[in-house]
Amino acid sequence: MSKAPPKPTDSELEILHVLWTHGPATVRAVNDELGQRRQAEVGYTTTLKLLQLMLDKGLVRRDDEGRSHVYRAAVREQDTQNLLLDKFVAATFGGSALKLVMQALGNRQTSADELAQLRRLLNDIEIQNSSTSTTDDDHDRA
Amino acid sequence: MSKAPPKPTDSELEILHVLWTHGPATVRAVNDELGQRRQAEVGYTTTLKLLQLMLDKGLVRRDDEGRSHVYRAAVREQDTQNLLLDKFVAATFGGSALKLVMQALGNRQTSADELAQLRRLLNDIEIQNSSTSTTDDDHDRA
DNA sequence: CCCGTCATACGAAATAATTCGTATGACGGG
DNA sequence: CCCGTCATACGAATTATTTCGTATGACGGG
Repeated sequence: MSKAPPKPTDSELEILHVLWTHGPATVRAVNDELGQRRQAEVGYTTTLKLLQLMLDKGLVRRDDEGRSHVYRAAVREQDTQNLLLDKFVAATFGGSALKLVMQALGNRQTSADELAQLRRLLNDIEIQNSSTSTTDDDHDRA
Repeated sequence: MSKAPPKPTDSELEILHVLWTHGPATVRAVNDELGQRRQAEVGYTTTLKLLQLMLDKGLVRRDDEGRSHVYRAAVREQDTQNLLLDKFVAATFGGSALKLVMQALGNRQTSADELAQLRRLLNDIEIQNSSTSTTDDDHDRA
C-alpha cells in the first residue's frame, strides 16, 4: 500500500487547482494558467520541476502525448481539501472543527442564501444522526 | 504604522497556543509545556530562538523578571485565527468560506449539541442581516 | 542535412523555517 | 573568591520549498 499521497505544499496546491479546474494539461498550459492567476510570471522550468516533484509524490500522473507530457491530478479535490482541513483545524483551532466554523461564519459577511444552504445542511446532518447509528451504541430512541 | 504582525509559522503558532493558554511565561516554562504536547522534546535553545524571532516580528512582548525574561502574546488568539483562516480559505477553497464550512461540517461527526449551537449562530446572523441595512443604521422594521 | 524551436531532465542557488552548539555573563552556595 | 548552574545571545547546520540555468534530444522546415 504505497497509497496516501502527502500534503501538497502551497505551490503544489496551486497547480492542483489548475488541473482540477481545467483537466489534464501540458506543462506549458499549466504554466500559462499560473501566469494568469498570479501577478508575476513564473519560469517554465519552475512549473516543470514542480510537476516532476509532484509526480514523484504521487500527487499527479502523466501520459505521453507526442513529444510532450500531459499531467492530470492523481488526488481528488475534496480529499485534498479534507486532508488540509484536518491539519489546519488541528494546528489553528486545537482540533475543534466547530470553533473553526463559528469563527468562519462569525467574522465575515454571510448572505441569506448561504444561510439557507447551511440550514439545509444542518437538517440533513440531524436526520442522519437520528436515523443512522454508524458504529455500536444505538440507544437513544425517540 | 509598523502594526500588523505577520502570519505566524506552525512552530510559532504552537508557542502562541501555550502563551494564550497559560498566560505569560518564561522560556523554560514554554519549553516544558511544548515538551508535554509533543512526542519529542525540543531543545531549550530552540524555543529561546523562536521566542526571540517572534519578538522581532512583534508576535510576543517580553519583560525582565530578575535574570530571566517573561514572554507574553502580543497578538490575540481570535485575530490570529482569523488571519490564518483568511489565507487558508484563499489557498484551499478558492476564497469561499461557505465551501470550507460545508466541507468541515459534512465530512466529520457533528453532535446534536454542536448543531444546536450552529443553529443559534445562524439565527443571530440572520437577525443582524435583516436589522442592519446597507450601512449602520440599526432601525429594524418588519 | 542542418538549425532554430520546444520539450524534458537535473543540478544547484535562493529562501524560509527549524534546530542546536557554543560563547558569555549573572547568581549563589560552599 | 571560585565554581556549577542557569539564563540569554547568536552563528550556523539542517531541512524544506521554490526558483531557475544549463544540458540534451526530438522535430520539422528550408
